[in-house]
Amino acid sequence: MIASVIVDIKHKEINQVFDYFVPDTEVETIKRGMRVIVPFTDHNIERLGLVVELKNESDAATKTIKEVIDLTPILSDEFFILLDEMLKVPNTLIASAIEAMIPNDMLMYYIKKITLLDEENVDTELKSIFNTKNEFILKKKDQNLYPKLRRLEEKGYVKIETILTPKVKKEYITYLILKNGSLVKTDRHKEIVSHFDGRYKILKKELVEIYGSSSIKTLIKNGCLEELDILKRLEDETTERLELKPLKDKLQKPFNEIEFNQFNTYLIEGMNEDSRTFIQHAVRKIIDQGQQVLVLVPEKFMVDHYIDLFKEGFKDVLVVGISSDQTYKERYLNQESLLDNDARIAIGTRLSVFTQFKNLGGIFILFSHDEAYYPFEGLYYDPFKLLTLRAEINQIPLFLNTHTKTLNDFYQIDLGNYTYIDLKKDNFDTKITLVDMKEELKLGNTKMLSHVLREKIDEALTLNKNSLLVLNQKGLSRFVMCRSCSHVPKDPATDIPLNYIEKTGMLRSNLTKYQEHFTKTCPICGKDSMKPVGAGIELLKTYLNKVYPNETIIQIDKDTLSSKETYEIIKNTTLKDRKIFIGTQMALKSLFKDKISLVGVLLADSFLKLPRFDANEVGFKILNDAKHIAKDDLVIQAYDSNHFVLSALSSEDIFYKAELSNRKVSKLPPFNELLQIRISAESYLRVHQYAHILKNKLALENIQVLGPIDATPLKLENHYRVLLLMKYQKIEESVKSLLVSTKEFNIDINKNITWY
DNA sequence: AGCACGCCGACT
DNA sequence: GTCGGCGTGCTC
Repeated sequence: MIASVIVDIKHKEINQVFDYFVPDTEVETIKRGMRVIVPFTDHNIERLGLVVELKNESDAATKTIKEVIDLTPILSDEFFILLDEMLKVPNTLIASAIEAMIPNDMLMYYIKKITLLDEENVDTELKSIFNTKNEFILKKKDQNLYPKLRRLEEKGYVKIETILTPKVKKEYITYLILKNGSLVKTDRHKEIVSHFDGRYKILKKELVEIYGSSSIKTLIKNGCLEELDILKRLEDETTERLELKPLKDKLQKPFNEIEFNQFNTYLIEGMNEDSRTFIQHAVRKIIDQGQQVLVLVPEKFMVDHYIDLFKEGFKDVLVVGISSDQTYKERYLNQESLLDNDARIAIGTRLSVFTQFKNLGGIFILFSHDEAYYPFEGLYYDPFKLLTLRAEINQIPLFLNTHTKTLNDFYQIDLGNYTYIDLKKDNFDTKITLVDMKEELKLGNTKMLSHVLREKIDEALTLNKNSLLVLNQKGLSRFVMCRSCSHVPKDPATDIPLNYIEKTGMLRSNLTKYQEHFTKTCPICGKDSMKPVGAGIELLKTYLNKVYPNETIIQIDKDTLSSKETYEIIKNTTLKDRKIFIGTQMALKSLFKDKISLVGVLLADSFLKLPRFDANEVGFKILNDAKHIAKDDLVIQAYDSNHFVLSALSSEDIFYKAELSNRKVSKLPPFNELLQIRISAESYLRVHQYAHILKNKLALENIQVLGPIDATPLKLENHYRVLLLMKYQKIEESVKSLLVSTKEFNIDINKNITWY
């Protein structure tokens, strides 16, 4: 029997299966999804592998599996379907995809242990690194010693071993059980035995504390007591069951129509009291069926908040969080309790799409419009696709909850793929004010805050209420805009704002070859008022400190605060809080709901004119985030105050329809998928030639390709780089094979379309 | 020659 | 990720 194995080496040259003979003793027991240890390379180094297929014949197999680690598969069929989905993205490293799916206590790492055999022939300096047992564990910082040690090994002076170690040390709690009480002789021992008083087991720690370790040791030795190791588990702190607020009459009907035991996607639009009760009832129903619930939130800092919230509403069940902030051990404990069905609610960020459950009964994605669900670096996967697959496989409902549906949501509802549950509030009482900054300029106000916003902030302060001022993230790709007529130079072919490259003083398109020189003079109104956009949050802080020297000003962004700190700030914020918050769009992430009186969006243009194909939708989402959390007032300051998206805030359907038809014409998502390809090589000419060849080959596969264009920067680490943009419905294997690196040309791919 | 370093190709 | 094999360049 042959096993096809993926080895845990994340490298494009090893991105394939390797066939091994299955030892006769394991033929009956080995299954797909089990971990194995296999010999690898000439030296037969031991590596951890995962069995992905079992078959009867192979031309390639030459070596035999050394050891099968697991008794049962650690990845079920469900996860192999997810794996297939992840591998649809070209050049995805199989080992990385598997690593993301495997519970982290099943992962291993490798250490090198060096033993000193011959002290005579090793110089004193080197000798000093060994401990008293003449052993030494090679650390990252000691890598430079390795070649020397290898030479010493050849001569037989030292021994080098590579040891596979689990990443998580499982923790056991030791209990003592009374084996044979009649064996005791001394009074003290009798006392210990009587301490059991009918109980089956007692914590060893407890007994040692009272009677000391030596007498306990003796009792174990003469067979009176016996040790019992039990895997440490999460403490179950659950109490009585709380009755939920009853569903309002108008929520009854949509609730009753939910099919809890089959797959369907429900889009709940509206994040308010109604949607909260609705979701709580759905969660309750799933728990009462004896099943488990997975809840996804977009940001790490939200995990704790929702754990608290769910713990409050469901006091009778165990709620666990899944976050990369947790230690391996914490995650392991949570995972174990989910596998035992002890924990019923799991709350996590996108990495929790791979969490294993005993009996998953429903998936909830909160703030489902949020961009943060998509990985922007490292391994790419689409959490929505993966969770849809999981829901389908398990025949359970998938709930999306958002305050504003996305373009894709709108499209899917239209296609009939989503069941739409409208819980939006009809009476919306936040006052929205649009400020035309061109007018402010005419009035001689060159400051960051308009008159209107200043007044609103003052008003909030006198009422002891808080405000939040939002600016776009610093360092994001910048564009230029005329301060007097709000003209933005755009790529004539794609209508996407041109990037301002400060170094060269050029304006460049992201997607096509187009570029032009930056000039201060506006081609439309002729005034010398063209300026790069992208003022910093620091500038705003300095300015506010000057204007409001006696007020508390708090900065909220990912760079300055950890997720715990962010959560603490949000938790302790109340509407009646005389404070001014400033932050990036991060601060608009909606946990601030009902906690902020006034939201001011400064330079909304920078949110609306991002150099991306979905700039309008991203801008629309951000403004809706702001609308969602602003309790009393929302002030939007923009130079281009007639921007399509600004008007869309009050006429959403028009926005969806117009934007969707644009996307259809331009063959953009949700009608097509996009993929950026970056080709790099030492020769500029060759890399361009190759890009054209690749483009033609892809055209033969019926894939539309835009480009090539030069990447920014064009030359990096002695390699010239160009970009292609692919529009496609589906990627066949033949296409994937075109997108692999060769000796001369390196190919990277990006599903997020963020390269320029 | 001996050693240090860096690059390349292969791995079932 | 890790090895050997190779080339290069430095030093005794």
